Amino acid sequence: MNKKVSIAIAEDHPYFSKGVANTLELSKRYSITGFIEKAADILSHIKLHQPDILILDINLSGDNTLKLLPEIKKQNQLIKILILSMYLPNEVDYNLSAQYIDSYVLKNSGAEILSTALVHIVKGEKYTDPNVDSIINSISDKFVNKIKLSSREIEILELLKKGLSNKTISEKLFISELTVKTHRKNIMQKMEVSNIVELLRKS
Amino acid sequence: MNKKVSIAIAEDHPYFSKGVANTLELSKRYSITGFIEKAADILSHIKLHQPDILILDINLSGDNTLKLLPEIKKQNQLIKILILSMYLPNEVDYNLSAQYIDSYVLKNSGAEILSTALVHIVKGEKYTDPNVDSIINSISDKFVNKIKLSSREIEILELLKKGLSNKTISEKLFISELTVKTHRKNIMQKMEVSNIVELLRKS
DNA sequence: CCAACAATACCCCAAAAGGAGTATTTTTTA
DNA sequence: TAAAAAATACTCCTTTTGGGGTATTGTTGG
Repeated sequence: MNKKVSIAIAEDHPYFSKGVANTLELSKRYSITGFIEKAADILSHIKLHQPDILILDINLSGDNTLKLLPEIKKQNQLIKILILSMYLPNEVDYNLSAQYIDSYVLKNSGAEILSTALVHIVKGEKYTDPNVDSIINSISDKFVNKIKLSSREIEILELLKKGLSNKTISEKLFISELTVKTHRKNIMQKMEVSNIVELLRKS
Repeated sequence: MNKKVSIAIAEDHPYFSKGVANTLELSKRYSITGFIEKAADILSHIKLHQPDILILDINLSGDNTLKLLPEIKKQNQLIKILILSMYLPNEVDYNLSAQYIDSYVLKNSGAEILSTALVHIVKGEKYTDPNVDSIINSISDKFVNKIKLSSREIEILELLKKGLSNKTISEKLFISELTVKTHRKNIMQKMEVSNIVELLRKS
């Protein structure tokens, strides 16, 4: 008899994690190692319980959990990550995270998709919610593996998102304002936008 | 014996509406007139079933349902509106909607808060999720009834959010670019921001 | 080792945004 | 109907963005 597949659920909406747990328990294949409600608790939970799969909400009480992915994978290289999100991923985040993610499922896609995703993951396959896939492909073919921002560019993008000017950013990073301008220009070119508002809307 | 209080649930996340319905059915005081999954169906449902209370998610498959509030209230002046949202309201939306809303509850506050909110609403009282209240008050005292944008300003704000320039907006509205500039300036003053990015972050 | 990429920094110029006023007309509302 | 609010439009001036280049210095992967 096969061992059950153990799953940790990081999700801070009570109704929701309950719903997910329900879905999982209908099948006898899965066991739940626990519910994680704070981003800060993810790493310790994984260290302690060594789940096979982590079901991860992108926003745990305000924190962007995608940033933790490298650390999580470093902690346990075999763990499978299933992102369960309310929304379509944005281009930058998706590109940065794609290498760490085994599945991306929308919350409003319902239990069937989630079950399907888990079946695929257990087989070692990647699986993307068909709703995500179709929308992403219809919106733009540069999505997934086309936009590649350098780490410096990402850093500057983050500061731009905070509303800082080139000058302020240059002072923060101890580089020339003109350099920031160059980075900004390159970012906007890569993202195919022509002003800061469109940039924000895409990321 | 009192008649049951009828409630319509407009919410497009299956797990969630199920959870809410569960909570409601635990108490015998409530009956559910139905589940609404698309913004377009709200008005017809209300017309047909005349619920006492409408539990409303702000984002129904991408549409901002707050915009429907005036029409909903016009349809049925006595209907009570309970907003059930994933997030804290933003300043502009909250101010514009406050007059129509009887309760604002966060999804991750759980079933108890929702029940409490309903009890208050039935009594004819307004009720705001304590989590919303405390955060709003701690963040800024200009929240709630202080920022008042005129309808023209709101119109322009919406266009700014799309990334349009003053010139493009002026062409769209058949007014002078300089007028748009004035509106933009006034909006930014009222919102207490000094650039477009901050403006987007606040609305 | 060397080609590719990344990070740095500058040139030019035009367009747009931001900040301070003032002023006229229209609409709303007390 | 008189006062207040909203919408319109302008001046002047400074700062910031956006778009086209080029160029030098590192760093890094094949």
